Amino acid sequence: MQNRSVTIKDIAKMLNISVATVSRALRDTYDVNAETRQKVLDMARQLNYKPNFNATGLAKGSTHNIGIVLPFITNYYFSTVITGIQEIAYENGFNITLYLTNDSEERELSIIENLSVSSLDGLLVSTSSLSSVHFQELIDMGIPVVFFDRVAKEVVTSKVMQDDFNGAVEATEHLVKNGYRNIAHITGPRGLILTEKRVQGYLSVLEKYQYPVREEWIVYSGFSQESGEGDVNHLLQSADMPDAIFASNDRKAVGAMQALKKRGIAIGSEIGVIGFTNDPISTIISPTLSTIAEPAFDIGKKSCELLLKHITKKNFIPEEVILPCRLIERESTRR
Amino acid sequence: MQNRSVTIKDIAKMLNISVATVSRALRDTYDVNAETRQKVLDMARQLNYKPNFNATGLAKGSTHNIGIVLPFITNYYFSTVITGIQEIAYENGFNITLYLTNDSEERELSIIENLSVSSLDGLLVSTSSLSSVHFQELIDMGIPVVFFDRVAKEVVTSKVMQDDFNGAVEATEHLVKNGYRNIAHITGPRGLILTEKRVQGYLSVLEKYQYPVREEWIVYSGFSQESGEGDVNHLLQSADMPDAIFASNDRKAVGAMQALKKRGIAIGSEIGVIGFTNDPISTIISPTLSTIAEPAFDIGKKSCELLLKHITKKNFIPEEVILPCRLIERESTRR
DNA sequence: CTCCATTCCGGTAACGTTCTCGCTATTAAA
DNA sequence: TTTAATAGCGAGAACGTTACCGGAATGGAG
Repeated sequence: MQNRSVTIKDIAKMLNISVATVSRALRDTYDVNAETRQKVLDMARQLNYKPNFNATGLAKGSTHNIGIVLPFITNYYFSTVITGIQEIAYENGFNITLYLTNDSEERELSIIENLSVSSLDGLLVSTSSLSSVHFQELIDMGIPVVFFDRVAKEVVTSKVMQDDFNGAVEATEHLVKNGYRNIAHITGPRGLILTEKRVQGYLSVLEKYQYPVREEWIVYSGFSQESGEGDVNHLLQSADMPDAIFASNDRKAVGAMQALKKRGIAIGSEIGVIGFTNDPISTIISPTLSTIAEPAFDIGKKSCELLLKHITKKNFIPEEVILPCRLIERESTRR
Repeated sequence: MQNRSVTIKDIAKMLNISVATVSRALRDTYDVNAETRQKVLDMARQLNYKPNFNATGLAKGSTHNIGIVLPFITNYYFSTVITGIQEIAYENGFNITLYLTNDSEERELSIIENLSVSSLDGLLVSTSSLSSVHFQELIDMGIPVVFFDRVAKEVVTSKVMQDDFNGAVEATEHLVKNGYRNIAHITGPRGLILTEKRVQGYLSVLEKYQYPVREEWIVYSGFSQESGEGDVNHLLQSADMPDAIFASNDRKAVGAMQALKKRGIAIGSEIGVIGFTNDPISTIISPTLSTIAEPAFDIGKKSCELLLKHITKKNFIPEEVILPCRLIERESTRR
């Protein structure tokens, strides 16, 4: 093993001073002469010294590491959130380690079970499970957790999400204003706050305009394109067809559009479609897809900022941040 | 600080045995009685013991951590590769920490400079810079590096990539067989192996069929949708227009298609378009996009497997793995 | 000239784990 | 029965860093 890297001992030996002084010099300037501090820094650079995070972690009880737990990264929303997280983490000298649950409750549990809590300063999570005791346990053990997007209701900690309720209101109201009257909503699984809020927003608009509300026009399923297709096929079997579809997700909306196209139904003129996310595909598909833009990047940044506050200030009071969405009108809702 | 977590000392104290025995019992079964081993495991579970990776890392000189360095994750290819990496890492009890370079050479350098090499067992990288001395330094320091996709020519280590040459051959030949004769190629930046190989594959087919080769029909630029649009606008200014476009990337192909649509040029019948990647958008855009499917997930898995071999076997002989691509015919190349 | 406060530095014990070595039983061989 | 081998365990150092505390040197006030 020739790859023994240089340590503060080496620096100390070189300068004939103690490791304690070197350690102080490298961090804060407390109790150390400006001149010796400079000598230490110079020598550190010269020897190409890199701090050993394991040792620091052991001694200080804190690492430069935060974990991200989320369902997957192969979609626009999550990959953009991560990019935002990474931006803030990088600026503050934190590393991020990634845990993918594949949207499986089991796997999420197993990940949390086997987490080396001692090598993590905090956790950013978008959960895939309805229960949240495993996260509560983490918090009780003293490691801060911040939720984003798919948040856990019961846990008291900081949470960051888009304004799902008002986003849904805007989407539905946009359909109303464009002359659609029989509006269906295809959405994610029950139990998710995100799902509930969007349904509430949708219903509130129907109520406001005294438009028809039908049980069978609210379809709960997954977030994938396939489920969007399935949902529409299901909807079109009902006796009275809706003339507009609000999908809780652009991928679902795309699936819906594909299903409509297959049946020769004209999107826009016959049935309006609006999505949620502002995934780039919404500008690529034809007709282009109206949608509610989510501030994914900012959600990532904000989540990370909050987590860092939890980490640095021991008794930081949890904040729930709701970032606004924005309606983007395109062709799919034009009559 | 009430969050002192349980250590092997606690287990040892509970069972009235030494920490050394506990340590051995928790790992291999070497030098420890089956019965005591069981008692230790039971007690560990009962106390909810989680190993401290920092301590392990310090003592063993190895962490359970591998780093991934890549340009970004907000596209289908890279996010899928990461998912593959993560799969293998998870199976083997490794964590992955993510470093995004934003496709900036500067940032990549800064990341490598500040890397805490001691907290990393190995590195998986898709580089954004033409030079590669910084990676060579890492390898010299004894930390294994495996390249994927955007590999560094000069560094001797394991590399995993798709078969860019033959993929390009298949794409070009597919255009030839569908009756296109004047075939242009819009591709990524010069200097990338991946770019070079695809150009070579493209040229080899033109040569084979003795089809026209024009300097101005090979356009080097970026990988984005915008650059695809720009490339086509540039191409259409040339005196003799091509009747087919081979794009080195689906996003570029989409940009190209958008540009063609804007000019009212019929895709397929007038100008054929084929991409590379098999991004899901290729089935969503209309007409659907023919493309060369890359084995992104398998590239991730294979890269990680190789890295783990480098990590465990000190003198593992580097392997260069080339995974096959696959032609997918869709509407954009149908006359 | 004495005394005290301040500045700066060093020694040393932690942090949680693994590793090396040596010791004690126990078993097998003679 | 004696001896050698082996299985199982413990003591203590080490990994690189930080935290705590004590002490030497310096300067200024009296």
